[in-house]
Amino acid sequence: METTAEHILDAVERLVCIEGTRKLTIDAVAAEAGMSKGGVLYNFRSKQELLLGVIRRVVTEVRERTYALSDKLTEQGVACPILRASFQIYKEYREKTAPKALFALAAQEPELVAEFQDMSTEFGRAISSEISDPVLGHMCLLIIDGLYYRQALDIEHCSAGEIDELIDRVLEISSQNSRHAVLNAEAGN
Amino acid sequence: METTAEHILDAVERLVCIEGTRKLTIDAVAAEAGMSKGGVLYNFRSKQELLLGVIRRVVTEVRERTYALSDKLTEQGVACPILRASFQIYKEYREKTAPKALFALAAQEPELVAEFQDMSTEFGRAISSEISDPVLGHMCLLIIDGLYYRQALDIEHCSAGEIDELIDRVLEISSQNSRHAVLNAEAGN
DNA sequence: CCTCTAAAACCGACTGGACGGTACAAAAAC
DNA sequence: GTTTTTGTACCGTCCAGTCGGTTTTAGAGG
Repeated sequence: METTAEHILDAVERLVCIEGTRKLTIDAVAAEAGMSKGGVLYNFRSKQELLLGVIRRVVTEVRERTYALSDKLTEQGVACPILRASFQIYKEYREKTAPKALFALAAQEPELVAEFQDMSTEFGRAISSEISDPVLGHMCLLIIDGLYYRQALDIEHCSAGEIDELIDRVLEISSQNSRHAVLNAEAGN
Repeated sequence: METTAEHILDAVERLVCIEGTRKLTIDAVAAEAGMSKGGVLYNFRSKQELLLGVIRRVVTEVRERTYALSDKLTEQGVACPILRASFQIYKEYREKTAPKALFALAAQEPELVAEFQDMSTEFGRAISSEISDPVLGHMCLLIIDGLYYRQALDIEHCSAGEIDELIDRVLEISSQNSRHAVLNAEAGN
């Protein structure tokens, strides 16, 4: 059963995606959530707290799910587990409101961006570290960022099929250049 | 000599980059521009008009410069002129406030995003069309978007040198797969 | 099962300040 | 002297946050 707080956060995400951040008032959130302003402010002490709530929820969710999946892939001995996990998580959020809302809200002020800059740099380093060619690592990273970027700005989404194909190709290239593959190659010498 | 309107737009960009959109009031803009509220509102009829002004300026500037450069490269017979031009323009805007301000403002409401969605899809199609492999075309596109994304969100910028290296690599691969190259190869058969 | 009580959750009128926009005066430019 | 541009005081609206009140829930006692 979804908590009230989560129900409110959902409402915020929906509103932001449809109308942007300028019309995002507590009254509007309350109406969208089907409750009163008092109710919203009972669950979140201030508007700032509410916005932080939206961002933190997405960030922790993405973080946890990505690492969980990555761990599973590592156990299976697959190359580039974090890169694979990142792509997978992206696909799961592809039709959802969370990424767009995250971006729109973060743009409002530095304190909010800070909430997920860390995660981005963290994933960035992790992905780079599993690919031996640093340039290739960077490319993978930027491709993922690009995907989120286009989703956030509603720019011509390519079809799910095309994305799958693209991901496959990237993974194929990356796996050949993974640290793991390199070690194997060296062992073969 | 810079016009007053442009001077004001500069002030908006600066403010947005430092404090985000939430504290972006006409009073603040006036102070930053070193003039009074009346002066700002004389040049831009409303706040909305002001925000549109910022976005339109960047969009038209990027559009014109990209096409101009692309045309020049086409004359020189270089492969993938638009892709090259896009990278070049990105590099020129790399330390500037414009891209970040653009995204932050656009996130505020749909009407503002619309101002540059067209340009993005347009460039997207153009780049895709000059690369024979559609997946590769998409990848190039996403890499550029990713670069802007990271700049907009102040996420760990890789060094200029690293970016040059990355761009070179992408161009190398793309040029081999350009329509031009394909035609040459077919002619050789 | 019902009653009472207290806490938790929620409601909505109200307030105080901020902010967009207006009106008009003042100054500058031409 | 006329037009363009800028300054300033002001108005009306909007909106975050408060606060007293109401409903709902949970539990204890009978």
